[in-house]
Amino acid sequence: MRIPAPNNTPVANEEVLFQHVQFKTGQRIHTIGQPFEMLYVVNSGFLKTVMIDELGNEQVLSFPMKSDLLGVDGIHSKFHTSEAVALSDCDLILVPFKKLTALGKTYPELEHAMYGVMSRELVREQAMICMLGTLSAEGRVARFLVSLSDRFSQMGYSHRIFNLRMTRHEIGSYIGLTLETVSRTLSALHEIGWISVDQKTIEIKDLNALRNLRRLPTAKARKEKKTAAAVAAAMSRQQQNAGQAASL
Amino acid sequence: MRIPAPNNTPVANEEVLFQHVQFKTGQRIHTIGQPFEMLYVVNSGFLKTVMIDELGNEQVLSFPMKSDLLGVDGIHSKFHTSEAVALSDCDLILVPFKKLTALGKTYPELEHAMYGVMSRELVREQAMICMLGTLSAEGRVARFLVSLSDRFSQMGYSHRIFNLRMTRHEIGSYIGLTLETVSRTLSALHEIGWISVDQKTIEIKDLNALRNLRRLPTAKARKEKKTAAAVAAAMSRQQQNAGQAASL
DNA sequence: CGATACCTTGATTCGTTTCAATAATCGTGG
DNA sequence: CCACGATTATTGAAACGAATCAAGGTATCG
Repeated sequence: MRIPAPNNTPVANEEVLFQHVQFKTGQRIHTIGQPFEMLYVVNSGFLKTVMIDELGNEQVLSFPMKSDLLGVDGIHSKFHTSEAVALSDCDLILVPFKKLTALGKTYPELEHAMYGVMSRELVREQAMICMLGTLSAEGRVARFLVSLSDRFSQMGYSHRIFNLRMTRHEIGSYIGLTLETVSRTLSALHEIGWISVDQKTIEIKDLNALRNLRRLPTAKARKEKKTAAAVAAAMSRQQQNAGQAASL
Repeated sequence: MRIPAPNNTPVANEEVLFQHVQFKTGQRIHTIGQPFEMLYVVNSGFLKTVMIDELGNEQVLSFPMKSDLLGVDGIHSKFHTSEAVALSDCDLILVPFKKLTALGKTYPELEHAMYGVMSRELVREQAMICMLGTLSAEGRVARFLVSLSDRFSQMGYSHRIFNLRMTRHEIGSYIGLTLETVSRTLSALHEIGWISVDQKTIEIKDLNALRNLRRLPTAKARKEKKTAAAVAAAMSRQQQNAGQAASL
């Protein structure tokens, strides 16, 4: 859940108004069942949010990073229904919800921004539901990579090369696959030359191909063609008349 | 997205403040790309909301009914990203967003209620993501039925017997399955006696079993045991130490 | 440096989709 | 009112994709 970078809003001096807190890798920002009091804006670092189902299985819901908003799930019931964990050392801005709503009265733009942020998160989750409901394993992994690329790019980092801060298991949980399938799919995308994978380092080589990906040729079909390059060429031909993919 | 029934809020006379509109079965309330101006509260009737992906496939996102809120997806980008279709004749309350935010300033409770509603919808969608990421076909269908049962019950209707207003295809789209799998799963649940299915009429016979369902015995295993009753008994034994299932 | 967590890859199994054929239901107009 | 076509639902058989089981390899952290 991204919020606008501090700009010309009436509360641009939020660094003064709101306290910061640091969390170390592995620390929990809030836990399931904990009373809701604060929202948190990520100032730096990487996190995950997870739900725990009846059997104790973790399900990853999001990977918040700089300028994303945390803790909104607690507004409704006054208790958090998910937990947030730091995947790296983090610096978070504390936003007491009471204070926020109070400020909203004097600064209508702030209130409006909150509606916007929550609405956007709703739309993002809808896209997620759509993906989980319709896409194959390859499509999910591809969209996940594209989404990361877009977000890193928005943060001013390279959209071509980046490090995954999460494990294959966490990725799989996020996009509804097993860690083995994630690993295999990354290898397949590597094999056809759309990305390059070295452990947690990802290099995107053909972002458009990833954006438009619906289904990959089978491993058997790939072996029949001799070179990865030939397959890649065939794929891009096949995809020329595919519409612009919706962003994750 | 349910909103509180009109009670002692300062805007309890919403019937006066806000206009009603009727929609006939099949009519669209709003379409994708349409400029956002209004929210809609369902006063009566049943609807579906859908996204259309790049290839023109419909994906069902929700089945709003009485007291649910429609159109929130448009707040963020000022355009609707989904469309809402009436599955039966409907009566909707029009809520111009401008008017709502204006009223929010004089009635802080209203503004707070909006945050609550949006937060709840966020949590609901998270549960949906969790379901799509982890549950088998049987689990999904079971949760879908439980969810409908709960909602009908909240609306004062029977939680035991109700009519599905949507097709198997729409159900499948909603929970990420093909219509054939939905049909087969309903038949299987019927066979073991947890529900009774006759076309669109569903009778829930064992709500708790449905709530706790994770996986059904295979059709082969079911045939080995002679009677459906024996299987049902085995299943409930197997489920006695399952925790309370989270509601959809 | 050793222990542990994480990743890759292969073989096999299992569940869901796909394809296909039949049946039931609904709405509509003769 | 019934016949008609169209939509919706059921069921079976086969194909496919992802999960599971299993083993070996590689990074990471104390």
